[in-house]
Amino acid sequence: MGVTELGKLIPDSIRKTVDFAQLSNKIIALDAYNALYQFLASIRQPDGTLLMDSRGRVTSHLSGLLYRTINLLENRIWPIYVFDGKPPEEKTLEIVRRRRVREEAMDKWAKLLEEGKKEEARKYAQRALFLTDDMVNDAKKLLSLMGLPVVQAAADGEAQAALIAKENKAWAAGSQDYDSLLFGAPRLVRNLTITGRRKLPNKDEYIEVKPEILELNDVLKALKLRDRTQLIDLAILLGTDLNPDGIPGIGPQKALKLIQEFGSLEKLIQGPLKNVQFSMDPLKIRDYFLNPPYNPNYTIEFRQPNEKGIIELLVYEHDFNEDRVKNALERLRKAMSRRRESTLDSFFG
DNA sequence: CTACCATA
DNA sequence: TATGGTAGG
Repeated sequence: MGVTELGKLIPDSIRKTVDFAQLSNKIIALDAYNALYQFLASIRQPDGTLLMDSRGRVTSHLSGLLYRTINLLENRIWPIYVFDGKPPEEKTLEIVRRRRVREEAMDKWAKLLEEGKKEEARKYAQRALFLTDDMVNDAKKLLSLMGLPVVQAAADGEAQAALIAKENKAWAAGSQDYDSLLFGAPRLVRNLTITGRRKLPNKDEYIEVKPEILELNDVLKALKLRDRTQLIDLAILLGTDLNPDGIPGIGPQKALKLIQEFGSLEKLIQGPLKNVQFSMDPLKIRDYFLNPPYNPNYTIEFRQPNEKGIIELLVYEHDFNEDRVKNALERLRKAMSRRRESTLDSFFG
């Protein structure tokens, strides 16, 4: 999702790879849906089946959330999870399109499973991602019980996270997507995982993956763009959630050249793109990225975890193994008790 | 994705 | 102690 094409234009030279230690004492506003979808894509059995409790309710996302978050906290990285609100009306088309893609993937998955083609089935299972209200509510509940701030976005979680970072309430926005840069996050952290090793899709090869920091200013400079508006205009040519297809026949290099030469969408619409049909008024899309819905009513508070509540939720309600959870709680308690000493320097660096 | 255990 | 394979729910 998001503006994946934009990534192809961002050179490695401005991607600062770091260790977890270098993110120590930083607050990061994480796109919760982005994380949850990642967990749903990867925490599966070899045939693609998700982890579920005895009542058939999905738990993969809770497992991922629990362990990854504890790893962050043990490295004194302080996450704020930002959840999507109501999607803007303009996104309806894209939501419908994604539902269709998911349903097709589901069918394909079931078919391949019947044929006994496990590995191939898994690929389609990973595209058949869906988050139900129950799953989202469980995730929010778990995070709250862990003592972590949960922020409800007005609409786009990425937008809310970007603005939290822009206001210096967080040091960076965290997501795999690049949208938060369009929404004005001064800094984006990607690959916020612990493992370091990641399997290459469709191959039995592994590559090293480290957290990666991108500065908005570096991106603008590297692409020779004047300001964020030009970056947004570029993204619109490539395709965003509001115009998923971008402009047929215009790839990353050509789009960049057009923005550099003509300076703005307005000029392009009057000039070389005169006859292009946009699925939605591109200037409206731009305005959405410049002025997204935002919820100013949120608090950022880190508290000691409610251990009984977590056991109630994970062990009694969702059939997690009690020893494993208690082990995790031990780590969580220690990590959270170190919060006070690093409160004051969190906004700087 | 990550924890955990088997193996060297 | 480090790595690889696999279960987790």
